[in-house]
Amino acid sequence: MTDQTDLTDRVVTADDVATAAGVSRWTVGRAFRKDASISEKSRKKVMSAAKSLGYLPDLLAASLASDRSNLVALLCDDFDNPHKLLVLERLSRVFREEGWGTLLVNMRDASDAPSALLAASQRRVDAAVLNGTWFDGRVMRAALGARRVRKLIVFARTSESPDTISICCDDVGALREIARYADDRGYRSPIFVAGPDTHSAILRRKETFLGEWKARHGRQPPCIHVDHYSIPLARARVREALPGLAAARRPDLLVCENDALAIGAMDALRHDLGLAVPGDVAVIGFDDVGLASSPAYDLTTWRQPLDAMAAALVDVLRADHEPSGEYVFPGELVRRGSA
Amino acid sequence: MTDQTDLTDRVVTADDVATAAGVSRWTVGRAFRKDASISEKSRKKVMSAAKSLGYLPDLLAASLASDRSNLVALLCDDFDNPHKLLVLERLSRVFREEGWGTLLVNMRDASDAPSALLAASQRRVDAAVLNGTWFDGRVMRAALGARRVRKLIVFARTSESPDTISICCDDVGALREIARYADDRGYRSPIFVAGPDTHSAILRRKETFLGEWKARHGRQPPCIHVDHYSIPLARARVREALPGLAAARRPDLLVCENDALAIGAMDALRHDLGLAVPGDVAVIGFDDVGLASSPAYDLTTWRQPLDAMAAALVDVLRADHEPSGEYVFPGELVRRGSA
DNA sequence: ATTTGTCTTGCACGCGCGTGCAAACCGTGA
DNA sequence: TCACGGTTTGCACGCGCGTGCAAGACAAAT
Repeated sequence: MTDQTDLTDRVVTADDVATAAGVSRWTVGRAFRKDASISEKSRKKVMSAAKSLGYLPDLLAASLASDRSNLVALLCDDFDNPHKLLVLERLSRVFREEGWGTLLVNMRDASDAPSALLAASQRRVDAAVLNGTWFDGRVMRAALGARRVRKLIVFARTSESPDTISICCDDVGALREIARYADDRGYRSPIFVAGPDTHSAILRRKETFLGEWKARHGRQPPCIHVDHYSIPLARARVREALPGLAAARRPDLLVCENDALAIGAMDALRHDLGLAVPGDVAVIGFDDVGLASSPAYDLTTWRQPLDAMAAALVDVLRADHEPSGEYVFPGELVRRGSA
Repeated sequence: MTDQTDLTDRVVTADDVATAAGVSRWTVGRAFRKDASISEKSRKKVMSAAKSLGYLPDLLAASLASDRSNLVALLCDDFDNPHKLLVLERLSRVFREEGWGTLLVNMRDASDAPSALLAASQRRVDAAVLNGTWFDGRVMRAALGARRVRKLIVFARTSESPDTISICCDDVGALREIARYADDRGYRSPIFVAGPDTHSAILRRKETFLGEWKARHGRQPPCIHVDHYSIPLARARVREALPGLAAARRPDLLVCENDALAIGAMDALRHDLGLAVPGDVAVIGFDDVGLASSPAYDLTTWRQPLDAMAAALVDVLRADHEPSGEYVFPGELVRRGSA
């Protein structure tokens, strides 16, 4: 700040460190690359010179030169869902631990996804991780056109495109077990509360539950559809939908595609419809967001194996070939008071 | 994918577009810069060639050449707080609208902040926005050493360093009004629930409320301190703290530094201590997170003017000089059922 | 036809660093 | 002493684009 305002406020570069340490610029670079072949002596020289000058390598220039940016784009939508915070925290943390920067791209809606991906590709991200409701692997690939994102990974969602990597929870196993649990606990007239119908592959939770229940009881439960994974929206939809259905037969259980829907449903049941949870209607969610364990909701739900999923993501990102296919991890039922 | 594997999978560069359009590389660049002087005719030629080739400028190279990365680092901690999701969504959205990329840097804790800032500086971010509990402008500046981040902005927090820009809510005005409201509503023995004592400037909410109450009633209300802005932690602390205080005189109101604390406090009151809210004890929060409007909490709180704050942030980031000082915006009391 | 002013285009140079190779170095054994 | 293998260092070149300026194009004015 109070330095002389001569050329001193130029940013320190590898050349400066090189002259200070009495080596070449390239030796400075090697000192900062852990795999490089460099003698212990000169690495020490370089490092002490770098420290005294306050030098750190410029990752922008490094990216340009090496064609590897060490940047991962994280494309997100659905910020109403509290589960998103868990994912953002976890992924940004493990990325940083691995030395990758996180480029957060906010996708407003479905139509925005391709443009979001292009925005990421312009920064030469090494990989793009899609964590959102609205996307379609094929559309994404098409949008890329001549540009390239080395890896395209769908996180916490399945993807129907075979050339896209997907890391997700075993929805099928989870909803089979939820159906079994509901059956065992004696519930007989469930309703499934589903999120937006985006693409076929996303419907696995709904289809699995409906199919499993039908296999057990010969009839398929009804559904309530909510346009976004939003707590207030789910509340409104359940408030509207339930009285109509209740005329025929009131449900004794709402199985919800995720916790955001479940929490909204509970709000509607208790505060709009005057029903007790779980006394009149039980509720099961999916995700195990922080709120699910709060006493106000005490939600029985499915815990996504975020640890395992994040670890798998790191493995996929580290691999230098492009792996493909689906990486599926089991979760576990968290039994609480709501069902 | 099924293309011939000749040199075709090289990424399209401005030179390719230039030869395709029959102009020079620099004209291509100009076509993509909106302020550039270029004839409408050649811009059209360039754009159609670019479109057919799938060309988009490489922002990495542009950053290196222009010394402007159009990247904003967003340094965050405190991911337990649901308010963080609002901020992340809003900032990443407006940044994208302005053409800036968002580099999300997850700060694990206070000691991690300087290193997080350095990580950002290595990518030549044009600005770093600090949105967290744990930081100290002076420490940050010191950590930077010879490196430079052009702008250092503290968002939704005050900063004691005079050379740091701060964009925040008018905490003083807010807590004065909250105190007045509490007084008017007839509450007489409030307790203030405070977050971690990091730096003096952060304590404004607490100090303002305590001071204002003392001015009105001659005595300073007691405090409960919580180490993180976390709902379960706040619940645990209130559960422990309240019975002890209640022996002397049970509070009739908990004024909480933010909604995370308020929600945790309500959980403790209702579910651990068997007290009714607001019947036995009222609760006031701060932030107006989504949950505050849920019927389960129905929390009276202070709405931070996120629109205005985000707009101010954009203005500050757009300015080519380095503005400084504090940009303070009023919020508004949201009256709900909890107090 | 010439000049003048304005708009448009082309270009040398550099941003800071990595790649791949060649040169220099070092120690060892013959 | 010399040759030889392995290790360490230096360097030409390029990554893709922006900056600043000079040259060119063009129209209006003389």
